[in-house]
Order: sequence, then structure tokens, then C-alpha cells
Amino acid sequence: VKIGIENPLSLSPEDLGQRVLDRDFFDRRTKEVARGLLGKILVRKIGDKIIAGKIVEVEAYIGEHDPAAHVSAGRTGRTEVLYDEPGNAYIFKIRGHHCLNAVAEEENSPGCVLIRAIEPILGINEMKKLRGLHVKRNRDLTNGPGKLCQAFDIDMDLYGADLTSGDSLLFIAENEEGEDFKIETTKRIGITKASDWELRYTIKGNKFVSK
DNA sequence: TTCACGATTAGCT
DNA sequence: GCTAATCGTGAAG
Repeated sequence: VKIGIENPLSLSPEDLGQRVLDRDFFDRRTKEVARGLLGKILVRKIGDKIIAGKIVEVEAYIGEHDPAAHVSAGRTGRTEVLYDEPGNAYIFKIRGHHCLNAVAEEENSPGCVLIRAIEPILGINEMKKLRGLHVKRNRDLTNGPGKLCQAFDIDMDLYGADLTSGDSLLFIAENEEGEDFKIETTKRIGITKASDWELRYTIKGNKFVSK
């Protein structure tokens, strides 16, 4: 069965908790983690409701030597979690919008992967409520880092959340029923520093990427 | 305390 | 495609 917006019940919440990615998945070079996260399922639990979607677009921020990374200026208050163990959530605010990252690499090696777009699977009506009436098309629910955080109700309360536990309010699961895809590599979006570095990865041809 | 600067979005033309 | 709105963070004074 192919996972997608046409058959949103093809994954059960119970299955998703069983398929959670372990910490070793994130304990690799940031580029590998970024590419590996494509096609995986982001899962959010809000009370008895569950929201989930397939990751279709990510960007790698590869450490202090990356001029576009927040850690390029060294360790600061908001970047603390990046220096901790991999597999946790790094969340920050930009111009009034939240952005979700998965921390990669071992302790004191502050790489992370920005989740930029998701294909909705479960809880689409809930996403619509959270995003607001002005959103007409389903593809506009989650095709941007700030949009998907709003659709998944992700804010600073989830800073440092453990993405590797099925009991967590936010985690990432294996997609055993996913179809094959090709990865497209491009320049990162919306940055001025190191703007020619090709660290953005998308599922080629997917309609839910941000551009 | 002030100030400049974005890993953005929505609503225009 | 272009741009105004928007606001937390971090560095300087």
C-alpha cells in the first residue's frame, strides 16, 4: 500500500510507535541523516489525537564551520541542544514562525537537519484547524518549515524533545510501506551565507515540497 | 537597554 | 516575482 494523502488510513498510530527511529540513526554525519530522513514519518501526539506526515524536504546545517548555521558564531543559549546527544529536537523561532530540526552527530558535534516540508498523512482536518481558514489547498498546509510547525502544533515547549521514543509527543518513524523515490540535491533556501552549498534534499517530483 | 538581523509567510501584481 | 509584517536572539554599549 502506498502512503499518501489519497489513503490517509494506511498507517495506524500503534504501528507508528513501533517503528520509531533509534538514536543510532541520528548518530551519523549530518548529510547522511538528512538524506535518510526523506520518506520517514513525523508523528505528533496531541491528547488522543495524532498528526503524521511523510518528510519530503530537508536541509543540512553541518556545524560551526557552516557559515549559515546558528552555531557558526559558537555556542549560545538557543543552540545548547545541538551540542547534546543526537536524536532530539532543535526548535527556534524566526520572524514569528517556529522551525523544527533533528539533531545529528555525536555530542559536541553540533549538526542538525531542518525539516522543510511534509506530505500530510494523518490528522489532515486537525492540521487545517491549526493552520487557519486562509489555507485553501492541502499542499499549502505543510510546504514550508514554519507552516508544518503550525500544522503540527510545534513550539518551544518541544525544544529538546526526544524524537527516538514512541512515547514522546513528537517522534520520527520508519516508513515500511513507502514507495521508492529519487533524491534531488539543491542549494539551501532563504539564506545569504554559503548560499551556493548544496545541502537541500527533496523527494524528486513530490508535490508537497516548498518550491 | 538598544539595535540589527534573519534557516519565513501571505498577499499582492 | 516582490514585499510588508513580524519578533526572538545575540552582541554591543
